[in-house]
Amino acid sequence: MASPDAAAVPERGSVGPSPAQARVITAALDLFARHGVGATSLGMIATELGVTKAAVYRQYKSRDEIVLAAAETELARLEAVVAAAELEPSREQARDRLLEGMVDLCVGGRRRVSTILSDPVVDGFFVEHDQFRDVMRRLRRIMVGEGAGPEGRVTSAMVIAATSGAVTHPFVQGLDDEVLRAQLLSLARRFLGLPT
Amino acid sequence: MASPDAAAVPERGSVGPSPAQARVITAALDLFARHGVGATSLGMIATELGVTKAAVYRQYKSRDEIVLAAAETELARLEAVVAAAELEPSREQARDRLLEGMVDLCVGGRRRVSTILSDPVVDGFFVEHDQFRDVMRRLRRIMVGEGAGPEGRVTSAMVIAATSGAVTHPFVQGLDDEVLRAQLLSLARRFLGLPT
DNA sequence: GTCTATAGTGCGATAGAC
DNA sequence: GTCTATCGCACTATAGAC
Repeated sequence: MASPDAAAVPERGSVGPSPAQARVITAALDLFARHGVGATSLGMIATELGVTKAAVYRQYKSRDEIVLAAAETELARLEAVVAAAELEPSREQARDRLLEGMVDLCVGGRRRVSTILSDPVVDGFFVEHDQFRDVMRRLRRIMVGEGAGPEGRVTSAMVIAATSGAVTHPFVQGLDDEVLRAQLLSLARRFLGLPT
Repeated sequence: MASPDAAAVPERGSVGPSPAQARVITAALDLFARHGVGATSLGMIATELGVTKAAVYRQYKSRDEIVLAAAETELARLEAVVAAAELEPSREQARDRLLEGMVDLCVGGRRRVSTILSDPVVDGFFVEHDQFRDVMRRLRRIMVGEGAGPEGRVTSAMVIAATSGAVTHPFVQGLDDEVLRAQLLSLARRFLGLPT
């Protein structure tokens, strides 16, 4: 265990990206959202950061590692939302908190979330990714409960897809962020049969 | 105008892909769904078809044209669904028909629809694409009516995203197609406030 | 409509100096 | 941690024979 004082200095080490890695991830996620995952090269990331490719390779051994780390960063954001929801005293409050967090994530990230979530390569990473499965299981538990069958599975999949996918649709282009947020939240609640 | 008999031979010409082009599009859409749009090269399409790259270039002048033509093919499928719905006598029946067609498209296409729909490059094509805008406008009109404000815009965007995005989610992996189809339809109807 | 061959470019990745 | 320089390869696209 670390000494009490060590908690002040953000303790990472084996887990979590270094500041330099975080800058790579941020640039990567931005480019993914603009060009798609598969169309974003390591050189583009380097240019975005104002450095050369070799400097990027100092942070990650391969392009695939960058894609994985970027996806895991987005997953960590979702995990934080789920974890916060789990701290709520009641199921109802947990569900409310979860929906708010998800909507904020998607509206704030605009294209970021949906691009990551719908990329086939990222999906390949996630299919056997323990943390991803865990977060998704916990998310579904809050959203539709423990013993939900096919209906619960499809319902939760639709809410996730609807929230992340709707924010990129032309229909909502030009809509104020606050309006979009409120509508997404209200409609997601209605979808789950909750009082509005 | 063509002679009456010419109607037997499928008349295309200025519009719609030739049979050879259609094979390219089919291969492209399949590869897009497996690897993503940006990660699919012209060489991969050629290999999938069992020909060389030069043969593919005979059908389309550039890779971008293939992406565009593939996206337009998917759009045409949606347009057919919208057009069929518009022929229904009542608004209620039109909406039912639309939802059924959309669900069938997404379940049948699995990853195809969501990958195309969420790719940033494709989205760039579609933003100023007249037919795309027209189809979307007609779709929304059927789904939420003519004078729907922000709520209608967000609602329709969410239904589209939910339907196309949910079918690729791990939650529904292993679910029977018929069960998935029925659940998607029933839940989309509930989302729109329709009787189930 | 298919092929081979080729041009030119950009890619992922590494070596080694500073 | 950044650079320059480089390797080998795959990519888009074209030319020209069959």
